[in-house]
Amino acid sequence: MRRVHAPSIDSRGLGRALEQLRVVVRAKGLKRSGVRDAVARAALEYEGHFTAEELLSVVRAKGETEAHAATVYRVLPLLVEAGLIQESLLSAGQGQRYERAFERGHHDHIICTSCKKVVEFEFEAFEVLQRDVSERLGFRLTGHVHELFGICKSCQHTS
Amino acid sequence: MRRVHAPSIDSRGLGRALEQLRVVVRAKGLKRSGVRDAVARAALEYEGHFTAEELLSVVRAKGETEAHAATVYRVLPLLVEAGLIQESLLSAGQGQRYERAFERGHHDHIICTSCKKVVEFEFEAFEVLQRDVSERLGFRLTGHVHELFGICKSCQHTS
DNA sequence: TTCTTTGCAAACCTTTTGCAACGGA
DNA sequence: TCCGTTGCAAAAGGTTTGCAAAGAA
Repeated sequence: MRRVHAPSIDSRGLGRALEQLRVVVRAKGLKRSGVRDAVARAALEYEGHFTAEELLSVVRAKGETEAHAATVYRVLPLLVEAGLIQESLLSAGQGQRYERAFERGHHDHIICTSCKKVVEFEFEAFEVLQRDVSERLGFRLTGHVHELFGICKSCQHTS
Repeated sequence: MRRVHAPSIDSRGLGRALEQLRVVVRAKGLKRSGVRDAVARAALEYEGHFTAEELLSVVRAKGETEAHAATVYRVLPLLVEAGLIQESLLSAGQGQRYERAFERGHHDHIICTSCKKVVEFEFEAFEVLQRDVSERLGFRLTGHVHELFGICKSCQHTS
């Protein structure tokens, strides 16, 4: 088991990610767009987990573009398809959340239900068991949601 | 690892469940209500996973009461608190789903993304590892969401 | 009588969609 | 030019809330 942290993406990585997006866009017969790239950049640079609304705020705050909510909602699925981001924190309620997936390893989450802190970890044993279970039940495994809930150390001491 | 099935609740179990609800209701200084009991009964007898909307249909179909959607939405959290049902299938999208929890063991789910079939299983190894992870990260574990996605055997052969 | 519960309608919140104007290739 | 993208407003879908009437204790 290894605790992991989302490293900030550097401009090199940003370039690679946008290139990857461009490839997908081209492959789908779509056209490039400045607004979409701005949304993609904001998503890639976002530290942590974000909703469409939160992403919209930072896009606007950066002031490069005047993206609208509908556009963000239209762009997000494409960014997922291109592998730049992934859906995350399914259980957080009110609003689908995303996090960067580009050049990040797979990980699960444990969330403090008191202070909402999220800690990410990698644990190969889970993946092994998941494959094992799936096979035994006759499924070809394609994905999973795995989130733990608890009370973090500082909240235990506070209460 | 053991595949498990939700057994139908019998009238004995139903009685115990409603009694448990009554205790919680009393403890919270609330009053008993026929509509709430009807919703609880329908939830307990529901085979499988249901949304508020689906539960409402069967309550109406049984014709005992003319429950309204708002009432169902108001009753569901209480049934969760009383341990009669639990939230489930977080990832199913459009509409929170629930399943009976009363007198059922803990289990996880694997869902066929093609035909939507849900298989339930118990695997103590997951629980052990989850406690292990939590402890090492300084959390007191209180719950988890664990859903696997894949393609079931018959969908593999069909496609 | 005193609260809780319910029906009902309206409000809410997130997400989707239709359409005309805009913008790449 | 051709077609994808965007802004905008309206709609949609699930859930919540305010309020008066009905129902327990």
